[in-house]
Amino acid sequence: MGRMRIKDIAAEAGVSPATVSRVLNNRPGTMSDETRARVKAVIERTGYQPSNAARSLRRGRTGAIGLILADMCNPYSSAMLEALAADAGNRGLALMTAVSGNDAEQEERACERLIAAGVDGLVVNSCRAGDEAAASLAAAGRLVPIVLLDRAVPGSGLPLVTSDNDRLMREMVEEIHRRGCAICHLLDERGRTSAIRRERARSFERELAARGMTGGTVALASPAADAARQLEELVRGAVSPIGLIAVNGLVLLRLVEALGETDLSAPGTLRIATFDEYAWNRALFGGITTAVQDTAGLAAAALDALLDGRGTDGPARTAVAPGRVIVRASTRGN
Amino acid sequence: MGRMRIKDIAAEAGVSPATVSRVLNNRPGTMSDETRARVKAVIERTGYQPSNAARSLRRGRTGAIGLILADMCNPYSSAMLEALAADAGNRGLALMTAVSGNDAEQEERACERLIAAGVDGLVVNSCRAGDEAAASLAAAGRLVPIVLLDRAVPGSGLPLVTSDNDRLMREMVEEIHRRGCAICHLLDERGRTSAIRRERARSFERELAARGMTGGTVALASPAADAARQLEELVRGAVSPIGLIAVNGLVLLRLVEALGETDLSAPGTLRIATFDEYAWNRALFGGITTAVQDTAGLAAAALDALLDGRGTDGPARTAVAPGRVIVRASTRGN
DNA sequence: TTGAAAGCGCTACCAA
DNA sequence: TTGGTAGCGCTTTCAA
Repeated sequence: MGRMRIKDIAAEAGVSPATVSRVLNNRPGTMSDETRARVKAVIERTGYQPSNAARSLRRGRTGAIGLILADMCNPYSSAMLEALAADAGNRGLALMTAVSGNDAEQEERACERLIAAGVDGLVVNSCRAGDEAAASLAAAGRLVPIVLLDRAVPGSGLPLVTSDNDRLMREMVEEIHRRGCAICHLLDERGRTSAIRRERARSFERELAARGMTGGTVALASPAADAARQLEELVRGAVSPIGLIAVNGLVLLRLVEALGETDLSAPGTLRIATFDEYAWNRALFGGITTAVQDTAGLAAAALDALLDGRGTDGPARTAVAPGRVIVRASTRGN
Repeated sequence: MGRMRIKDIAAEAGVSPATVSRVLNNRPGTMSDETRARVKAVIERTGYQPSNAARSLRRGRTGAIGLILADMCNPYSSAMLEALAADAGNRGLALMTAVSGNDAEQEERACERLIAAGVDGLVVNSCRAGDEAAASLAAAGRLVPIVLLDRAVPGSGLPLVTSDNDRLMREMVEEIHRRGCAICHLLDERGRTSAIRRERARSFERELAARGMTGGTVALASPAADAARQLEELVRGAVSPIGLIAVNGLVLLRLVEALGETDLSAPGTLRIATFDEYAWNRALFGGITTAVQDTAGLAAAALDALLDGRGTDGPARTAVAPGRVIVRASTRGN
């Protein structure tokens, strides 16, 4: 038995294609229960599946949404993919995925490809910044609804879905302060600055000041040996433990590499906390205190924004999912 | 300017829709260069994009391929997603992703959903086993070409794309043997056994025997404290260092957790190696010797199998990408 | 409550 | 080398 068409089902059930279509689309109260039952039986028996291509053509939408991830090394990306795939599946949407590898040009191409493929909406964890990028994204956003994930692109006018970084940062600084640190540093990447890392840095400095603590934002040097010297410098002559917060999973990785070349450790001289829950966070230093994002909440917010946004043409809103800080041995002290 | 149709382009260029279609699809040598140029100019100028839905309906294929991943915690999954997304993008294919979370029922549903969505092929990193699963996958394979990734499903008759686990295991045992270990254990998960883990265990024992080494396959106990005791037992009274190979990234994670509760370390009493390259492998123990899979090669092989397989209806073949072992401090000794 | 029929936008066959 | 046109499978309006 080859692929069936709707007219085959119609013939089999002794009705017209229109009636079969009404059954398939659950148009209620538009036909007799008897007819509906007969059609349903035939559909069931034959295992008929409507052609998605034909539906898409006729309805003008595909039921697919696109996802552009910046970086698969980042645990955040894996977690968001998992959450979005699950949520999209439950809503009957297909998820088309692309990975930009933190390359602006690849991101733009992926954007074009997904729109050409006919996605009904786009979730973008953008690696782009600047006016040109904002314009390009805004233009794409005129073709199809777009929601930015985690990283804002100022000037694009696109809605953003993100965690409450202010609150997460406050809780982390609070935890480190509570454990007896008077000094705390935020470890950032050297080079490319992203909107989200800047936002975290601002929150950090505000929280530091609010508690009368000292320290600041530090760009971690790049070869591990250099970073090791940098860290030794930071703790030189410290009388109380020093707090270190990694601004993301990548920086934490570099921190661990660097610490391997020193005698420093947590929770000895150091109190370490980080953003991004990674499987290894449970194992390193007996467990690293971590700010975890509410990926399921973020995924739901992103899809809601995409689907609801269809009607609402108001100003771009920012949706926020709270997240929480998991306290582990790396800040608890011995 | 709303969405354009092919007939608008045709009118604009003063040709027929058929000619525009021929230009769009690069049918070479079927029209004068002059006509082609004129049509191209109009397409360029208007920014016309053909409707993918209409193409799909007409051509009978969608240009999308489905990917079902078992587990986003596994670095293997992230790496393969990245490689497949890149390769599919280069071939002009869209990638529809689903995650089963190692749940057989979810995997089956994802399979149905993707087929209903009209994918032209399916790459499945299956978490299923047994006759029922094999039958279900074989049935799906009759609807659309399917390639299994990494994990075989015996009885399904579906082609498999995998790394050369034999060779990787041989190189790892060789490395550990060369570093003075007479005893080596393969650390496996307790519980669910997968075809690939069994295959690695077989290779391991063969290589052990070939070198007159002792040791064997050990299921790592589950709470970290139990695992810690288990490991202490394994090295009790050892005179030369003990080799440990983690059968996958998850087991390595548990091993690291367990070691945190002991005095053991690598490359001291232990020589540790693992499958699956994870960012952390570079940092832990000063670097962990790792068998990395050739994800780009695997991705290419999977897509080739999917697209070529269309014609070839021969017996299910297994495609192999070699991979390689990266030697790091955890086996090199001091 | 049901059916007939007009397309959605494109491709490919056949004719010129 | 080019154009006319049927039809991919479905939804939806209009008519019965």
